Amino acid sequence: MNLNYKLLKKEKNTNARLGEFKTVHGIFKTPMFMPVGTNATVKTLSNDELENLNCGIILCNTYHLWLRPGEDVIEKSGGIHNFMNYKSGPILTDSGGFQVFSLAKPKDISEEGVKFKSHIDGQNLFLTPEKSIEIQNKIGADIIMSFDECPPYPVTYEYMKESINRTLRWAKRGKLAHKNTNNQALFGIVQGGEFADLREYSAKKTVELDFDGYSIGGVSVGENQETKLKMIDYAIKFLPENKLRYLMGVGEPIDIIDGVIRGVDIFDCVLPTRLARHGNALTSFGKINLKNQKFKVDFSSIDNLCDCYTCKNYTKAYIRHLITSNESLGARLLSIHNIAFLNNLCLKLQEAIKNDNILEFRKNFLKDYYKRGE
RNA sequence: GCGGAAUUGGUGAAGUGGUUAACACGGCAGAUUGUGGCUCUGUUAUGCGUGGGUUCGAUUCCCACAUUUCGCC
Repeated sequence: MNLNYKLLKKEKNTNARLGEFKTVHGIFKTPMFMPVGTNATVKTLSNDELENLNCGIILCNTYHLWLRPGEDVIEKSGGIHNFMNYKSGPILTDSGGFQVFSLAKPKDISEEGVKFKSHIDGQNLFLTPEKSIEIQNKIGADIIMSFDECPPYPVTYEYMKESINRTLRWAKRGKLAHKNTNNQALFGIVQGGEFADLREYSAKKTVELDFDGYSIGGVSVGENQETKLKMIDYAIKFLPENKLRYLMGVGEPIDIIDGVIRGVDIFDCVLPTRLARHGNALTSFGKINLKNQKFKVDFSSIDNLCDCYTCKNYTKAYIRHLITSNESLGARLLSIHNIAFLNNLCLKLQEAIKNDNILEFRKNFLKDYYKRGE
């Protein structure tokens, strides 16, 4: 067995951990945030821009690439890195499991797999654990994910139990189907909603199947903050220390901090890029909406504590103008800043772990972040 | 100079003799967490050119004026 993850240090007062993950396309340090590049592009950004942001790893989506351009096209091009000409770091593909949550109806989920209607042309599609892994093998990302069901919230205990058992069977099938075991790590996914015993059961059984890393799914699907943190706690204590832990779909700064404190290593989220396209910026002093009139003649940078390309070169007033004029450069500059913001947050968390002062960091961060009363 | 038509919010415009003047854009604000969707939600004219009149009541009918516009001399 080939261990990709190396635990470098544990923080003294919490479960936070510093580590690194090795792939054939490079090593990234954790905790780390992954920007989402659904369609083999982090929306609006060029590879140069991604490289300058020092993204440890980015995420692409199996479902979308399966539909367009098709996994065979990507395989023929020499794999996702070649296809994108993205050489600066590792890539992870999501399995398409989340689309069960967002596109399919409960009645379309069977033991065999999930029936989808293509969002592009409405045609009927069928995705199975084997098919998902086969597509991911062809796409060729460094980390690939088991095909799971991410049930909506809330759902009954009975349904969740049925769902996690099915997800476990799918995980087993997917693992058997996985061919590129030498250069593609395969991760298992823990579900179980807000039910402590189901999270424990799902975690233990998934770990028994022995994956290269583990992720916690089914979080940030509409539950409150307290429940969200419990979901993490319930699952994470049953995950082995020598494997990477990935909290799926989480990207609010506070959630990243609280996840890291609980022992999470990596996160992914559309938040920074979606917020950017909608004209919002994450700053040290809270989230701001650049469309607000108060920025019309504000010639300062988005965040005076940020040294990203956008903050070094552009003013709020100009970016506001771009956003209100629907110019794509606005979304691009804000995407650069928002990703830089989360990446910097992760670097600061890494420092805090080294210095054993992560709780103090959290306190100071929140004091500034909520100062503006957003 | 004569005759006709028009005049509704920032814009384009619906509309009715009777409580809250449609809709769209724009403006203002909010949402956004394993991305279908630069998307979604809320809000935005105490007033319908001005002054009179008719009427229980007029943005809606009548008159005058102003402005715009079309045609004719």
